[in-house]
This record gives sequence, C-alpha cells and structure tokens, in this order.
Amino acid sequence: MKGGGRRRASPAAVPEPEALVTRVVTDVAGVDKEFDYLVPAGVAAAVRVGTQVRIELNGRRVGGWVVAVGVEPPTGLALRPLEKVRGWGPEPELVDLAGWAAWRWAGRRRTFLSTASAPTAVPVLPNPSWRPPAAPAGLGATADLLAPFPLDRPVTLRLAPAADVTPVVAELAQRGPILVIVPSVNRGSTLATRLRRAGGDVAVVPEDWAQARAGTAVVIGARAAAWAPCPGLTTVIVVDGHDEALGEQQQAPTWNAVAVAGERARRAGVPCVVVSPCPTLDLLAAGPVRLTDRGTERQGWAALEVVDRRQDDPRLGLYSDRLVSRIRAEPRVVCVLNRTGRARLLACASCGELVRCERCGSALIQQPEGDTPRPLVCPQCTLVRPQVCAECGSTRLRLLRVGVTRVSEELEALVGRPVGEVTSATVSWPDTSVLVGTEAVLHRLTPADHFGAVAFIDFDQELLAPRIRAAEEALALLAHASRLAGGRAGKVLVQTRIPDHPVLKAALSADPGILSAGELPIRQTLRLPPVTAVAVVSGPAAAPYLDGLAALPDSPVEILGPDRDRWLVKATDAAVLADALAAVPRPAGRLRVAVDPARL
DNA sequence: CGGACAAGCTGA
DNA sequence: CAGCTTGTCCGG
Repeated sequence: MKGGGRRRASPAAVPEPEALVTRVVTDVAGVDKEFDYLVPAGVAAAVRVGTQVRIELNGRRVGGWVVAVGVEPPTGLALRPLEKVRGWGPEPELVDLAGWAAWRWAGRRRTFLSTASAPTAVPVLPNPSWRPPAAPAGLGATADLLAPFPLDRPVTLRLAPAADVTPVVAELAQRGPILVIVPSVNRGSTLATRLRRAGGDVAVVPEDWAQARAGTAVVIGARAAAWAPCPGLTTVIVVDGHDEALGEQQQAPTWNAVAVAGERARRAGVPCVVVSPCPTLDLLAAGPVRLTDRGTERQGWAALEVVDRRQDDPRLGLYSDRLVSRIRAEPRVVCVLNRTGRARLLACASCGELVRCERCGSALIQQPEGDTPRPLVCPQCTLVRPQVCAECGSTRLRLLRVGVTRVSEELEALVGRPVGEVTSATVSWPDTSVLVGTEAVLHRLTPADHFGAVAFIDFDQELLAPRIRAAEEALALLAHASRLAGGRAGKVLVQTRIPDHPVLKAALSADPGILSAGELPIRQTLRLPPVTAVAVVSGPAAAPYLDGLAALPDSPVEILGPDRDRWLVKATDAAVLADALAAVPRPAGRLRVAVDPARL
C-alpha cells in the first residue's frame, strides 16, 4: 500500500500521483481488455484482487472484477473513479487461475471469473465455521489408498461403483478445509447431507457461496465448484472423475473441472484426489492410479448379463425373450433407452424414403401425445405435418428407431405391469415398479429408490456413438447402473450385437483396466487425446485465424480440414496447443475454439 | 457489447 | 446532399 499520508482525493479527473488505482476486467462480452480506475478513499479497504465492482465504461454502467490494486496507469489518461463496490469476489489465487484457464482453453478470463463468483452480490461475509465431520470409524480396504499424495499431479483412487466415498471425504477433511467437486447437484446434496450428519460444517455452492468465501470445513458443488472459494484449502477431491458432466461440452470455452482442480491444487501445493470406478485415459495420463484389492472391487460392481442379439430376427424389435422374462422376474427394474418420444426415425413403407422435414431436412418424429394418427413434428424447426410420405403420398410409415414413450407402451403390454416414463424433461414420475427412461433416469434415481436391476435396451447405441470417448462413457453408464442397483447384489442387463466389446468384458470382470488397455492403442493410432491435444475451430472468422496458426514459426500445430466449415488443430500436448492458439491474434468476427471437445 | 463516427449507397 | 445503411474502432 502506498501513500500512507495521502492527501484527500480531489474530484478532479487528473489523478494525483499518490491516488490508488485498480485494474478491472469488465463483465462485458466482447470487451476483452483491462481498464484502470481510481479507488475512492472511502472504499479502499474493500477493494482487493477479486472484488466485484461497478464501473462506468463508455457512458454505461457495467460490472467487473478487480485484477490488480495499486497499479501505475498509463500516463495522459483521465481516470474515472469506481462507481461502486458490489461485494466479495473470487480469491486472488482464483483470479490467477482464471488467467491460466483462459490460456488452457483459448477462452476469456471473464467466463471463468464469472463462474468463480457468487450468484448474487455478497457485501458482507458471515462468520467462518471450521468444524470438520467426525472421522470415520474405519476405512477398511481404502485406508492404504490414503498414503501421502504427490503434490504436483492428481492421484486417482479406483473405487468400485457402489463404494461409499463419504468415509474417504470425511477422513481427508480431518487435515483442514477441503473442496469436493461432484458431477451432479444430486450427488452433491447426498454427500453434503451425510457429512452434515457427521457434524461437519458444509457449504454447498453456489447457494452457500458466501459461507464458503468466509471459510468452512467442506465446500461441495458440481462442475463450477472447481472455482468455488475455499480459504485454507488442504485437499481438492473430485468424485467420479470420469464423468463427462465435469466438462463443459456445450459452449466454448470447453473447460474441464478435473483439469482445473488439478492445476488449482498444484498451485496451492495441496493434493488433488480423484475418485472413479472407471478411470479414463485422461485420468491415467494425468497421474497415478491406486487400486483396492480385486475382491473388494468386485463387490461394488453389479452382476452383468449380456444378451447377445446377433442371432435374433431383426423384426423381433427391441425386446428379446430374455429381456422380457428378466423384467417379469425382477421386483423393480429401470430400463434405459437414449431416445425420447415415440419414433425417432421413420421411413415410408412403400417407397423407403426417410421421413424428413421439407424445410430443414432433419428427421421428423411422431408427436408423443394426442389422437391417432399422430402428426409428424420437426424437432429442429417445429414444422408439423400429417403422417404422409412427402415423396409418394403413402400414409404407411415404418418405424426405424423407437423412442422411450413407445417403449413404455410396448413394455407395459409385454410385461403386464404398469410402466412409468422418465426423461430429462420429466418433473415427477409414477411410483411404478418398472421405469423406462433416457440416460437421465440414471441421474434422477438414487440407490435409495431400490431399483435392483437396470436394463439397457439398445446398448450398441452407446458403444457405437460418434464420440471420441464413447467406449469410456459406455463403461461409465454400466458403473452408474451398478451403483444404482446396489453393487454385487444388483443386476445389470444389456442387449447388444457386440457381446465381445471390451466395455462389456471390463464390466463382466469388474476390471476397468481391460477397457483402458484396449483404448490406448486406438488413441495412439488415431493420434487422439490424451496422446495428442486437439481443438475444433469454426465460425466466420475461422479462416484468417487458421492462416495465422499455419504461419507460426516451427509449425507447432497440424491443421486438418475444413470439414463442414470446421477445422481440426492438433498438437503434441495441451501446452503446445494452448501456446499456439494464444500466439495468433483473434480476427474480428465470430470465432469458436473448442479445445478437447467430446466429438470432432 | 454498444455508441460514435466515417465511408459508402440511393434517390429526388 | 440529406438520409440511411454498413463497417470499424474504442472504452480507463
């Protein structure tokens, strides 16, 4: 702090040499620049790195974050004062981490600062609450896994799907404040409840952001919690580190909570502990994996039954005899099919033409409700047309791919019991002993719902999905189902025409290592992550940007494409890729850079 | 992002 | 040449 005996700040625009000046990153899309402002004497104590402020920029009031205090502004500028101090913001270390993430995923700092901030203004902090949960009575087979951790890279603990992570988290909380990142809000509230029951002070973010910022024993939250405040942090824990929900896949920047957690822990000099029943190649590449004994691991995976459908007549449809008899035999079953609605793909029974939207070309689906014949609707542009073929006018249409609604109707008839339906859009579902749902059903239910069996109706859809990590995600589904079904006592059934797939072998023997051993050579051959680092570049401004990348000295990146106006940029590792992407100035216009996306 | 301002197009 | 559109620049 300079100018202890500072004179009163004059209202004049020309700063006095000793006036306190801050540097601010604005919360305005498109303004990726820092601006300097004077700190009014009355609020100087509240202004630190991370503080959220309001400033006047070009005649309008906008939000921003203080990223430096006591800077030397460029000469000859008439500085404005800060309009207002909005309240507490991210810790200074997280402001730095936002800069790292902006580099790592070719994004903007404000995206990450915004994620690291409270949902509503926090003018004052509550009192800290440091009470940890009671230490677990015994850790059993997991005790050895908690041997001293390296501080420079994450460690993955391979715990079976049905294993409870609460004792591990409680044990680590004995060392001081911990940050726990989980893949879903549901998972977070379950864990929070258990830790609170054990007497721990727990802040669940984003709701309890202010308490987390003030200081508490355990901070828990979903993906964005990788950016939650946690004063005195001693360990970062990621639960289900394989889960794709830990990565932002929809919009750029496509950051990943496991990578943020790892870097955050490394910078703080504390361990990053990742727990996963099925560590991905990305996790294996990031750091060592610690295993329990095989017997313990087996106990946490459900018995898997593979129904080989290669010999079945395709006209038999989605339901093998074995599937139907198993569902009849089980007291409570969940069936999973990753498609909503009645019919996801229709063809004309006379001319064979696919039923597509005449306006936008996407496949029309059958309206899920209403009178028969059900009209056809376009999921893309909401065009509606009666059930006729646009080519030949025939009204006879054939179902090529069936959706969840249709399946629940058909199963009800086949099994002779009422069937409920759960999709991501479902608010509440009936208390039936058979449920049919999209993958969302696995996220909505918990082991406490006592569904002892999970059946995947069309598992090949998962195994063959056009995503880089499709196989790993398929194994993750089986792990999730195993947890829901209650481990060894539960049952998981899959219908498939690829019964020898490594995913199924791995789940059958409760050994996820079988899948990684098979996947790594594929990634090596195709030169895909984690062997390389890739980015997909698209948008109107992509072409000049790629010209810039191609012109970089020593060609650090390989450029492939364009394929449908998208280019693929490959480098030997994430740092080389990030350096290259940052070295080229972004041309004006819209440009999307997705680093390490789910699909290419 | 959104305002300011400059350069380009149009029509009477 | 007013009146309007389109493009580029800039903000402390």
